[in-house]
Amino acid sequence: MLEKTYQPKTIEARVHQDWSKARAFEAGRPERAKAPAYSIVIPPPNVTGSLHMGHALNNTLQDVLCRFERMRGKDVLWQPGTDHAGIATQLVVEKQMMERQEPHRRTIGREKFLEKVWAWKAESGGTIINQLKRLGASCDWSRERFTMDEGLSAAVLKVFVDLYNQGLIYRDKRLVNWDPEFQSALSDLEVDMVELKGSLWHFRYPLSGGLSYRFPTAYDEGGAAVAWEARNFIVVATTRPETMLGDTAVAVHPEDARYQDLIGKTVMLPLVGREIPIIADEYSNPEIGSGAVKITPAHDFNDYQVGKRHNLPLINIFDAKAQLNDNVPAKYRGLDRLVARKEVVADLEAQGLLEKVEPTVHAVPHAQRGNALIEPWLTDQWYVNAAELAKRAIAAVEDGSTKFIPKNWEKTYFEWMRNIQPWCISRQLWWGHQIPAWYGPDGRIFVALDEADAQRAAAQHYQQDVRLRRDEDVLDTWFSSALWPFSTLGWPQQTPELSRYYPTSALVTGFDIIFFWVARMMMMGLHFMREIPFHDVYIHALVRDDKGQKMSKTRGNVMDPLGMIDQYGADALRFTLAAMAAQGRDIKLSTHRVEGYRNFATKLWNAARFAEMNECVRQKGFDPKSVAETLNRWIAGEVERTAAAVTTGIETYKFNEAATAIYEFTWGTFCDWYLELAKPILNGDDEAAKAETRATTAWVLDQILKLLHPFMPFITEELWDRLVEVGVKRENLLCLSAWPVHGNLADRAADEEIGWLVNLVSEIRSVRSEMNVPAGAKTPLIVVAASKVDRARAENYEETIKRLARIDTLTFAKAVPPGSAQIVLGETTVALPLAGVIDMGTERTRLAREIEKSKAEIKKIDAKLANQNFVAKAPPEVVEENRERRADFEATMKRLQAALKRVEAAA
RNA sequence: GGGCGCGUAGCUCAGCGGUAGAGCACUACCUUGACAUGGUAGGGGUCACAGGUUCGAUCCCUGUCGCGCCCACCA
Repeated sequence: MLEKTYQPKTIEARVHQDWSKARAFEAGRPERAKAPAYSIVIPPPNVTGSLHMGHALNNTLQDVLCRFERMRGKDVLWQPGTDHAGIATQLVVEKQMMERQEPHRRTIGREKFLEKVWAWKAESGGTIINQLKRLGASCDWSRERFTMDEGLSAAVLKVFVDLYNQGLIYRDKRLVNWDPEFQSALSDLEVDMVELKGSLWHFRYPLSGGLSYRFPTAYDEGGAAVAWEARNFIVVATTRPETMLGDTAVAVHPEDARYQDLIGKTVMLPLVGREIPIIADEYSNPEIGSGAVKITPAHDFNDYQVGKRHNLPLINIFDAKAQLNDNVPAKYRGLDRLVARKEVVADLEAQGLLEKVEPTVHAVPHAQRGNALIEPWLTDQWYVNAAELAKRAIAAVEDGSTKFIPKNWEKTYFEWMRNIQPWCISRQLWWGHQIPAWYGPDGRIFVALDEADAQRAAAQHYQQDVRLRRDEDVLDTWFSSALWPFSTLGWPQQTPELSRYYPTSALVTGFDIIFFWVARMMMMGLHFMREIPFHDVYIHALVRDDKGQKMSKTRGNVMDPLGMIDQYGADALRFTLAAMAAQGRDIKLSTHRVEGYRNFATKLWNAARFAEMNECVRQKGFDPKSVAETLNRWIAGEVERTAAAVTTGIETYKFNEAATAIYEFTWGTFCDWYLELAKPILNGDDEAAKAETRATTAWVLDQILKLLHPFMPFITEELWDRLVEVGVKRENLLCLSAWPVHGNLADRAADEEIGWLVNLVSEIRSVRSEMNVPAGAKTPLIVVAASKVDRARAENYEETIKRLARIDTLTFAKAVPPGSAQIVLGETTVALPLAGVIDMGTERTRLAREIEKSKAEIKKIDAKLANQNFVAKAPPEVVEENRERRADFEATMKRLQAALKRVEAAA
């Protein structure tokens, strides 16, 4: 016997056991060897992570797809695993060491530090996997991978070596985003621009050799200069004064009239005393500031380009901590750049070279992880020629081999891919895949799978044994993630899994990592596998709080999915996320919604309980096509419609539509109507009808459990297990059972009949309520002027009508008794003889209002039909439909008017 | 500056060329043998605004206003 309320906690634990005992989610089940494969690789969460709402959404959707396809008989592989998350993990472990007052990593050295990280991983790295399991993720846990495990590391090495040998990875000295706190390079994507208030300092750079020129100070309306002053300096502006110590030019626009005479001349760089040229370059914008711009090629990305065009020297003035180095005058050496900034401003001001200071708001680059102020810095780093790899990745989306859903994300993808920059892949960290490059004594690079190979190559090159030094750096974490769809399947080995599950069927991810991850998997997959990594890329929204704010720890608005699971059950949370996952809009999550779907689970539980109490037991070989009762024929048709809607919804990634369809059917159709309509039969003495209805109820419940299972796996699996005859065991777990596919269950006559019944009951209830008939009171019902069909229906469903509409006697009559409330239902008028119980004035207003409603509708339709163009141009079926509707309203109105007359006559 | 998206019931959101929906909230009544985490009934909307296309626009197009996000950024 089912308990009165359902207890997610105990159920979830038990169901988990069943699944894992049966190894239900393992790919390659023998009975599915010939079935089509369906595969998804999980976006590997960081080992440092714990499950947040974004994960919950992401994995719920993947799980819906996987469970759906598994039930459709496919051989499903949902490949799980975690990401080593270089920077994040190293930061976490460093922080822990600091808290424990242990020595800094540089003190204990690389090897000891890495031991600590691995120890940490062993201890805490499993957290998120367990949390995914609690959510119900049906991954093949036996295949769990980690981006730094042996196999994946081998894949990384091979990819690096191959790309190097193909010239697609190279070492280059150029400006990078440098994190001075972490002391590592970052890729463009790992840098966020933060709007900050700052100052714009205007400096005067004196012209060399006592040169002076006329600088316009006033203009007429036509823009011609009318006043000038003599100047022996040129004004430049900057938000970063300290960089002036590394200036190597001042640029003016080639067509800027004000500076024509200065082009080719020089200025004496203050504080430094270096003579630097005034150059003409279109980068300079005459509209901004003075129109002259200082050029610091070693510390600004734009200036770097200018420097290249004009062959300017690059003067690097920072060390790795962004403190000033020996390339600046002695007094600034060793100062942090922000301290130096103040000094430089003060010194220039002292020399009378500070023209003015303006407050300004500007975007300042910050590290995504750690939030350090980023400096462009000139270093040697490793780069991937992304533009080359992007070519095929672009083509594959253009030709539709890989599709984005929703499609508009393709535009974002193209935009970025077509403007892609070299990808800086080296990081000055310890935690990660160390770059397989060795340097000879003369700095020559040997890239090889291992040190022995490098040694051999070096020996051959130098004709003697030499000592090689290995590159200290590790690879960007995303480098290994980019290989995830094939590295997890065993590549570079040609494994059976690789040929069976690659390309994967779908990728489900958030838009925030299209560039970081999706784009790079496309590049690497196409390059190394010669095939797309996935057919569909479903991009889902961000989960925000109920006010639309991005959830973040600093805002304190984080909703913890595990807390929600504890409180409402995993099923409720999953259903909420799926039901809200409409394409193209962020999800504003509120607990009210989760609570509502928890109630839905309870509702289902109680419907099952009702079935159990009424001995609605599944019959082997039950065929929904062969049922005889109208009620049962009707519900079979509804099941078919619902199954089709759920199926289409999931197939087209419209999770919300699928979820809504099963929700409405379960609650609105099955519980509210079918079960209520079935009660008289179940309590009646027509044994054949009773048996059929019991069997049908059991069958419908089974269909609900199946259709709902991808969304609510726990409660459905539990009920599946328990809704059986005592002692009879299901042959299969629900998660491995067959997805409902029906055919030709729709029955128009049944639909009409039940539709009529539902209308009748609803109308009576509505009138009773409006006429203030106490909910507990029973009233007689008189059916007037019934057609033969309606009369038969009323007779057939007498018990049902009595029960659902709270009627005591149901009789037929030729005329409406005076003092009745009247309901017009098609050809039939139904009367509730309530004389003395109800106020006939109220009835009169009610009827009058109903008449007005009909009139208004008729008026609207008449306006349409009177329009020649409508009749001529609208599709015939639309015109016909309107005519029919008009006729219906007309008939109803006439009967309502007759009813009103009767009321008035009686009064 | 470029791009994407959103303005529909009090709130959160679906939807869609022809009759405007859900959940929550609200109001009234109801402990009826599945379920009060429930039932029944009800109130509540110029579908942001202005033009256009169309027989017909909440839906398609253009523009305006408001909001959000992404990319690139002028010193």
